[in-house]
Amino acid sequence: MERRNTIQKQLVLQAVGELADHPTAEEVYELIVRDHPTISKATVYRNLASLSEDGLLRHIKMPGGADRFDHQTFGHNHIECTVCGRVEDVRLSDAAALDAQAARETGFTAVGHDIVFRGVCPGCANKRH
Amino acid sequence: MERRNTIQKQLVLQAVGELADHPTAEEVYELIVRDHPTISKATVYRNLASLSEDGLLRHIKMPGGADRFDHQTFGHNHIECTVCGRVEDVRLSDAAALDAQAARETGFTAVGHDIVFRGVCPGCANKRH
DNA sequence: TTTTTAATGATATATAATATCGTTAAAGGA
DNA sequence: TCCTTTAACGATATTATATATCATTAAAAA
Repeated sequence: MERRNTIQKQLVLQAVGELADHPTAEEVYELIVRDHPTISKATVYRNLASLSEDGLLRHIKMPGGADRFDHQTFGHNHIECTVCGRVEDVRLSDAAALDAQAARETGFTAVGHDIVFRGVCPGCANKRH
Repeated sequence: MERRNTIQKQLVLQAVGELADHPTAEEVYELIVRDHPTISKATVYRNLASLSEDGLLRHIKMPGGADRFDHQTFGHNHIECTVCGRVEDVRLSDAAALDAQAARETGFTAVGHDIVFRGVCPGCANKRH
């Protein structure tokens, strides 16, 4: 099962890097289609999935919304503004310890987690006085 | 905006309590429709939402799957088996401290979080030898 | 009992993502 | 360089989950 390095795959990887701010599949498609009007949305979804599998992107599963993709693949979490919807990085000191605790508590093995914080970003907090 | 106590709402609340194990909206509907074949799926969704708003149920947003509902509303988290799909409770000692840390890190206010652990439950781990 | 209107059932629509399928082009060998 | 193989493509259909619309029904209060 070889893996081919298509120009579409390169475009998807580059687009996530350019957008940087945790774009959705839709946003990645919108950027690419400007210069490459023949690209298919299915191709964007497929490449986001395969690049994430291969560890070149990180797939962020957003509860209650479209999934997002991160060009930075390691060791951080995310916080979403409930007002404007923007997603920022959060660096937690002991996020990994949570998995160990959950494993101990439940007897589950191979434990990981998806965590997304929600709150109001400083910009939106100010706009409300 | 009064809130009416309909029999459908009672049925939904009771069904989540009976199922106990974090049912999806679909599963709640399936249980109720056996004895009340005229209930609408939209009504189940609406009541799950309104009961969650009112604090009588907890709405668990599952990343990458149908949302689930919990009759137990306070202070615990959840872990999903990646093999069989069942969802169990996890009790973490310091889950609230995470929010404070995220708030300090980012400057966001009113911070909460959605966290779902994933792993392999003891039953499924055994089946694989 | 009558009035008010929140909630209902039926259905249409929205959103996100995956599946299907005939065609195209990437990669390796001749 | 030119074949051959088949992963990946573009177009589109389908699935899954959830919400919106709207005429009708039934809770709650007068």
